[in-house]
Amino acid sequence: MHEPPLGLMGPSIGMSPDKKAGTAQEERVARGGLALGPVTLPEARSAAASPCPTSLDGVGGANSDDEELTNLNWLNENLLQKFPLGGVEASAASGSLFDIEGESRSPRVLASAASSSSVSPSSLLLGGHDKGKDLLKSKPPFSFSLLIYMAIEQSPGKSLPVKDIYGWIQKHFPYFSNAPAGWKNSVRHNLSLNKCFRKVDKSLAKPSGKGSLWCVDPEHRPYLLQALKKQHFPPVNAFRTPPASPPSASSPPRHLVLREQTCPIKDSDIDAAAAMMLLNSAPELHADRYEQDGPIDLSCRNLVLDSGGDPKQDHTYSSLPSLRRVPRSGSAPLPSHSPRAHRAGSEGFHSDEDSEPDAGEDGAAVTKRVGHSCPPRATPTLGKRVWHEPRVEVDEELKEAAGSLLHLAGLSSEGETTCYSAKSAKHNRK
DNA sequence: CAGCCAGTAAACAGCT
DNA sequence: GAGCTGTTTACTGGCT
Repeated sequence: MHEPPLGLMGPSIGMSPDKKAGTAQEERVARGGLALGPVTLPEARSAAASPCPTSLDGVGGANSDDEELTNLNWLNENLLQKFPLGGVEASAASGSLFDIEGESRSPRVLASAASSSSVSPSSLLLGGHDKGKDLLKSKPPFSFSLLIYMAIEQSPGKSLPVKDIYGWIQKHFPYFSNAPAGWKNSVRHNLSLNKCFRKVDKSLAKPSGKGSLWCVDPEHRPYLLQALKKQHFPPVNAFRTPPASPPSASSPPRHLVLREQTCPIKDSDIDAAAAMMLLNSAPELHADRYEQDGPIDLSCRNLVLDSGGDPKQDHTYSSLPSLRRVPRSGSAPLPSHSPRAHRAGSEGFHSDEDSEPDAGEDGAAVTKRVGHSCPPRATPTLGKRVWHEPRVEVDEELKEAAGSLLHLAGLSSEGETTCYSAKSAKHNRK
């Protein structure tokens, strides 16, 4: 029996099966292999070839090789740099991946800018400059898990104490600066509950002071990455006409609003491309982003959703409801210790199932499996139920995403654009 | 309607 | 003792 993957969060009914106080970490040790207990510093335990794992490493998971890097580098070199995409490039220059304060440019807009020289970036701003200020108060469309992941991954040592995680989030998502303190509780809650995050062995991390360092479990990094990659990034236009008030039961679901946006470019293109932009630029262009000042530039993919409310009044600190749906439609809900998630996880992401033919499997089924992001805690060394890292799949997705970017940029990229096709569309269309 | 998921609040214990 | 950190439980709301 393997330990099934667990959902990212969610209520944990009953004692956490994996993180019982005082035993969870030890249990992790017992898993052996990739399963690390009170983990050592990532640098210490990472493969020698990758002393400082990056997000890109995560694409391939613990077994990542240079292929993904190559792909991403290729993307960066051949597309992003050839086609200055405004936000991306500007952000790179300023050391900011996102810039909430800046004008939001969605990938779609960026693509338009890239493919149309007659369109100046400044004309592509989202709703003018006033919007930009409003965006300061907007909720980032990331789950706390992804925020934490980004914070940790963008830290020099790939590990951060909670306090610095707070700081990073606040720094890059000013929304949280004005938000009630409850979001910190959520962060801690996530750190504790989410298997993707682990405490670094205190002896190696922080001999003195409060708290521990937290790092991303390399075993789960691919899934966090996948969640990030598959995060549904709404088209820019969707936020030009947001409901005046926060989403409510009476207002149409956000995702329905988004779908109404007419654009020849599929949202799936946007999602993949935006994710690629993020993933590609994050670790390499901004290796020390945590040190950077200023908010994250959400521009490259319009990450900021206008909550239309004051954070202090709006206690839903994070993802909008519509984006919550993302995991089910392809993004990776991350493991948690919720028994319910436990059950759900047991349904999903079994490598065996991945390999077994499933005649009735549709896209939803596929994405559902992928969505259950975290692998079972099967230890490869034990070989009982080997978790096949989704490396190949991710690799293909990356290629597709690259093709999508080319597609967005108006390039004809036979192989890639051909590769991008029903699969990614199916993948993203739920 | 049930189930799942993410977010939030709160209680509690341990540590500095 | 205060404050922070980490864990756990419970609940809510949105979505499928």
